[in-house]
Amino acid sequence: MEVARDLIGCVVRHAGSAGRIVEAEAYHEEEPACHAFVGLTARTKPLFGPAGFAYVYRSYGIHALLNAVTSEDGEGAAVLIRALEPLDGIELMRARRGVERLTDLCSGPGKLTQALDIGLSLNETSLLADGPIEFLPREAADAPVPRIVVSERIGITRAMELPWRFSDANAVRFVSSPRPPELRARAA
DNA sequence: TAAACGATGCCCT
DNA sequence: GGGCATCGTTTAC
Repeated sequence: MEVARDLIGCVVRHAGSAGRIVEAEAYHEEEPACHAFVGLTARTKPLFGPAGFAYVYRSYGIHALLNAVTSEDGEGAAVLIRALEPLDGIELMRARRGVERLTDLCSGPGKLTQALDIGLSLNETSLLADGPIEFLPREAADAPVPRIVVSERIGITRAMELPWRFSDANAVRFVSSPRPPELRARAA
């Protein structure tokens, strides 16, 4: 989950569009909200490593969700990318999403995959420069140091008490709903 | 082989 | 702010 914190501020680039990560959640096999909790299956195989690859799966039969695998020593672990601040290829994102508002383009895990045209075919591909999806470290992306807010994860029914959701308090506009309690009521 | 269950987003109030 | 569509994966019979 240190990786989830470090991923805030990184830039994700794919298919002519890019965004800065403003929200991410950590998942680990020892905790029941994680897909890897059930063990090694055809679906969860990518979660068990190696790290640095994508785990893309279908949620609710409709959406593709993007994870960065962070597995070490064969354990199942990953970070769910939940929201981006749009940077490049914004018109491309608008066309793919069918919406205009900047804050509606990538403010959710299913939204950002649609905006960046990330589909299930990219499962198990590399997230380094040699793969189709490219993750740029915060320093390389010359992004400002984010003010990170820690809260409970959302959209799950088990292990909800773990504080493994990380959001950038300086980019609240682009964080998905419901926002962390600490960030409600403010609009910057 | 069948049925239940989501790491969601959209549309309506 | 709340209800609902939708289908692959998992688990049970």
